[in-house]
Amino acid sequence: MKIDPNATSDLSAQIAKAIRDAIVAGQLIVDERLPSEAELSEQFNVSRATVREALKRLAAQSLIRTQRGAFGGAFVNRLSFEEAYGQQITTSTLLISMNEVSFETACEARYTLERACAPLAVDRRTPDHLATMRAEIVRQGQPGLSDESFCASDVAFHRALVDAAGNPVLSYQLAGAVEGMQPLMNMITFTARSREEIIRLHTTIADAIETRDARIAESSLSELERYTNQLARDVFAARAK
Amino acid sequence: MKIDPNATSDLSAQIAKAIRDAIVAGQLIVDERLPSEAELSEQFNVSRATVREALKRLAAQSLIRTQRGAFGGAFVNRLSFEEAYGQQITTSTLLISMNEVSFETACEARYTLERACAPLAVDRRTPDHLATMRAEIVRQGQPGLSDESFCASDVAFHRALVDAAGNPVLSYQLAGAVEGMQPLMNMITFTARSREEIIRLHTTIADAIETRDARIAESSLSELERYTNQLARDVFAARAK
DNA sequence: TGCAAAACAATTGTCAGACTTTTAAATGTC
DNA sequence: GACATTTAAAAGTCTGACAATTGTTTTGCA
Repeated sequence: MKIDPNATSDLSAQIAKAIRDAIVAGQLIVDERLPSEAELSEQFNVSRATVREALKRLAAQSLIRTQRGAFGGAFVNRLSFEEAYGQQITTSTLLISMNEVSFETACEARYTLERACAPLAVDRRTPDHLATMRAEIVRQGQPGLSDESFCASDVAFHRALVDAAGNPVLSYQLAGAVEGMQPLMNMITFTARSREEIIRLHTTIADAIETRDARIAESSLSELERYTNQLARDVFAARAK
Repeated sequence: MKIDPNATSDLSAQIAKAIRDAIVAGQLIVDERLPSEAELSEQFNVSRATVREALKRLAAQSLIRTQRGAFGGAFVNRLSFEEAYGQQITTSTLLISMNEVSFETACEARYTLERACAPLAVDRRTPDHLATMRAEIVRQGQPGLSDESFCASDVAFHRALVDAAGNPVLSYQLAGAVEGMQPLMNMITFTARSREEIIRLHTTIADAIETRDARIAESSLSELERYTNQLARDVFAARAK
């Protein structure tokens, strides 16, 4: 691992890159301990503060974890699905909120991906997945539920649908698409009438997953996409006045 | 923005979280300048070094950028699709390589998502997308192409297919699924015979996209998935001996 | 006056060294 | 052998300094 002292970028960024590359290339394996900060500062010929900044960069990406005390240090972290979900969601949320992505575009991405899960979910759903979906539907029907809680339950329902596909890589990829939409969804006011319609469609979807009818699951998802878009258009139109 | 001095985690992590939350919540908007490091260290009542570590964490997630000199400082960064792609790919690649994800699982996720793009791609593909796909097919047929270059071209072909769907959010989500597979794909040795078959399927896919036949595009992608899995199984079987 | 060069000021980047806190291992004691 | 104490290694934090960078302002000269 070497750094270029003539490069324009910060030393800490260069050091972080060198270590990151070593991890990605497999030269540093999971749970392997990196040299101590003092040793690294000698190796790279920089101060300890600079090394620390580099390590914080890597920690922010969950590439390493640090432990204090004797025999502590920085260790290559096994990137768990949970951590990866979290990063995906943060990134997706920011990407959508900062780039004037239209509601329709984000919605299309989300439902396109969800429909793709339907055939797998139909095959592999467990009673657990079905129970989660049913429970969220019940919650959505509770009177007095705030719009925000309704959205959160909606997300939970759709995540259960995605998880039912039984493919963790797929679940990871879709976490961003489903959860990243939430801020946009939160802009919608869900009336009693619209909740009723959404619950109806959720029920149709859950039924289709239960009876293993992928065709109906997909078409219901399409209908839900259309309906969600309609609601959003109404909100924006009302707000424009 | 406040931090809890009694919390167990590092101060720099807490400060980073406080600022990150403010950005996600929209309290700090794009291109807004954060207080200088000196000011932040006063606000949070910590040393400048600690503030700097917090800022490096945020920089690692592309949430801020820093500029030196007078009127420089840390600015809230507009997360571009390009940057988000890059992060997605790094995370996906590591997730797959560190978690003993089977070839089949990763492959299934990838092709499931790609098939989902087919109907949109059929509608919206431009001559540009078609040209890219054709060009990559030609490259794949070139004799003397290394396995690695073949894989890279394969990725380029599939990215063109995804981009043809004309939904940047979708492209972003799929970047990880397509590129994250590459290390696994690189483990396969592509014989002349298998290349020929892959090129045949790629051609069928490109034709289907051109003639706007979503059904054939999807079924060809399924066939490609099966074939890729077969190749992987053969490799692993041969290696086991 | 007009303009180029120089000085200035604000800010991040880097360094050196000290001290604090945490933690596991080694050692000692009963 | 079990438990308390000591020790050493490491990350975490702080302080103060200086270097490098970069707009702005001032100065000096034609």
